[in-house]
Amino acid sequence: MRFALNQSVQVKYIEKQKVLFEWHQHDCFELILTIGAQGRGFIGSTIHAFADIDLALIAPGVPHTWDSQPPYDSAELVVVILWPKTLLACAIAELADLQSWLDSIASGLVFSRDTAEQVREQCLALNTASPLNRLTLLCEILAELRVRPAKGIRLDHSRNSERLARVQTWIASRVDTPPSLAQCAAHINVSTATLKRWFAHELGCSFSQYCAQLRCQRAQHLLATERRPIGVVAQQCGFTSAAYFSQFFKAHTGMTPGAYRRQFSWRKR
DNA sequence: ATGATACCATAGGCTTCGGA
DNA sequence: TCCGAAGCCTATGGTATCAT
Repeated sequence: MRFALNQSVQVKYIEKQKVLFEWHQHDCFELILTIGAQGRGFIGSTIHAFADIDLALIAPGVPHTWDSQPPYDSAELVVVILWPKTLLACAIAELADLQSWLDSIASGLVFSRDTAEQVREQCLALNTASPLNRLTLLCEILAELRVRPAKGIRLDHSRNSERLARVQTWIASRVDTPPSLAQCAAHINVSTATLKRWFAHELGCSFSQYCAQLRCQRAQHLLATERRPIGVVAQQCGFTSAAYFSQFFKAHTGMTPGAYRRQFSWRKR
């Protein structure tokens, strides 16, 4: 998912949609408010849990995705606010201060529930605001967030995390031809043992579990949104055998690909 | 603390076949 | 076209040890 941005604030207002696990990144800042969902947010190599309301600010170029958990796998509302990374870089001191604060964010910030509630109405108002008012509202929101650093969670941006994030992005871009652990390790110049340790310590799962989750989420997305035969979906998710894909899918979701497609067929309309 | 190497048991990936 | 079962093979996870 990529957004072409000119020098303006872009707002996406998404109501009652299933949260899809899809790694992506933007060449701009993103503030995302999620209401009425429960699950985990993945920003770079950091994972945070959320329930009911979640507010996160993501720096440009940082891969991220969200993963909801049943029965809250559809968010009531998601407000995505995107703006160019140098939008506030100007001679006006107040804006320049905000820009330098944004520039200091290495990876991202996850805000507390209180902070999210505090700026909730302003975020909602962005949807109907005029372009000029959007800019004003965004500045007000950022000014509020900036004075709440203690409530935010500073995300780790160590050398290891940066390399792990690179691998995550790489794997996500090759779901149809999944790289092996050894290939991933070679991609970032570490040993397989080290990469295994990073996955266990920083993501809380093994390499194969992570890849399996990614493939399963991609399969769910394709089954719910496209009409291609299951064998084709299997190929797009890196399975050479449709029979094995069916077995794998049922083991991870509790239902066969066909049953899943029938249940979520409304998404194709 | 971080990273590399080596070893072994096994879970996962795949193929084949048959049935609905 | 889709799904399930059985069996085989290999990559992976877990662990210990050592080096930097």
